Amino acid sequence: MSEPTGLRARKKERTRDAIGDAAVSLFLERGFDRVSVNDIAAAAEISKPTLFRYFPTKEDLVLHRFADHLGEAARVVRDRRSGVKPVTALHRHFRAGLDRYDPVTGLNDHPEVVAFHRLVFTTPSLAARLTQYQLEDEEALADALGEGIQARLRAAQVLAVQRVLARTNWQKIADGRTAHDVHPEAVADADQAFSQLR
Amino acid sequence: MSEPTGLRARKKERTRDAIGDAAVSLFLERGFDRVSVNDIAAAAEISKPTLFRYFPTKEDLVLHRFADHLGEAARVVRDRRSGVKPVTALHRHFRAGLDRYDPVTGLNDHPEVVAFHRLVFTTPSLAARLTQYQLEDEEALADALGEGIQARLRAAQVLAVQRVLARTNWQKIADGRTAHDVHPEAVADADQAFSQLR
DNA sequence: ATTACCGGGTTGCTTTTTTAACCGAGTAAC
DNA sequence: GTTACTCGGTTAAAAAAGCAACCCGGTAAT
Repeated sequence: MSEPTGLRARKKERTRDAIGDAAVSLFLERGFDRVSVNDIAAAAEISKPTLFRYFPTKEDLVLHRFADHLGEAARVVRDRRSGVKPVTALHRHFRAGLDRYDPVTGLNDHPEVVAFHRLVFTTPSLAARLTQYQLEDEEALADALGEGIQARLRAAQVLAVQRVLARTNWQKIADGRTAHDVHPEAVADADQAFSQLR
Repeated sequence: MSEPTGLRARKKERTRDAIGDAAVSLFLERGFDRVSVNDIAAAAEISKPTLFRYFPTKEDLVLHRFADHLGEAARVVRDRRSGVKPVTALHRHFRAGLDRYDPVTGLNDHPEVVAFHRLVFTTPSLAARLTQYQLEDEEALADALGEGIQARLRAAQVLAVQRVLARTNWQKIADGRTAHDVHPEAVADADQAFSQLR
């Protein structure tokens, strides 16, 4: 239905995954700026121009995992069933993310994921680029919420909340606790934060 | 020197192998004419025109393993050290093939290899195409041996000998004996056949 | 100060691959 | 006796990938 998977599309997706995986694994292994794009291209067995056809910048090689969620908040708001308030829809969506330990909620203790988050937050250029993404996400959400300064403000507040919640969760896990252990607190924090948004 | 391994060349080789392997494994599984080229292309995850860019006909999908040895006899003759007679060089080469159980000598009892030979010899269009290859090989060998009818005759006789030896070995193995067990007879047969060529 | 290299990106140009459509022979359905 | 498959094989156009060469800013060596 929604997957008219031709040969071309399949191979492109695989190539993209191969590049992204090779990049992340090299970055985790040696650190962001100890790996050149040439190394990544070689590891993924593609040429440098091809790499940049798939990812606009070196930073995006790390952040595509966030970028793939870009516009998600806006979509959640648009696709909510009638009668459901936007904030409620977003709250439920975030909670569902917590329940399945989605990495974007920060509530995930797989070593790779933890290391990945540390990589992002401790590499200045990555953190910088990440905020760019969040701004785009914010704009999309604002559009979904309506027009004018009101929508903008609410969008900014919602995403700020999500950001704080995710970092809080991640911090607890970085301190050595398990995701399962943190889960109840994470849910409580989310409930509190989202109800204060109303 | 002979391996200017760029990305392009590496991927081409892999694609060729993927097609050949997919084809042979499907043929062994279901029989030559119960497998369409579309099936093979799908299994190898390439398109039909691409398949035919790598292999000119369906038969060649099976016979490329022989085709890869095409011109080998001629090369052996050309590359022999001075003072060595052509027939002697070919004899030694064949014997070396026996010693390492090279599939082209027929002296190999790996199930795949045996099944593969049966496939070739019991499928008329494959057997037919195989003789085409052998004719080409014969011409090349004739050129390496010199000019005129004499060279042609000797080339034909040498290749006929090799063909008979290979089929004899294969037959014994098809009857259930092991390659190791057959080896001494194979060597003896080869010695006798090649000395009669002089 | 110059030179030279290395890093992130880009620009043509060529080669390879996909796609969809087609040909011609065979063959089964009706 | 058409019609409509299927199968081996081909064609033309467009997408994608490779390659080499380049730009630019930084940094090390001389």
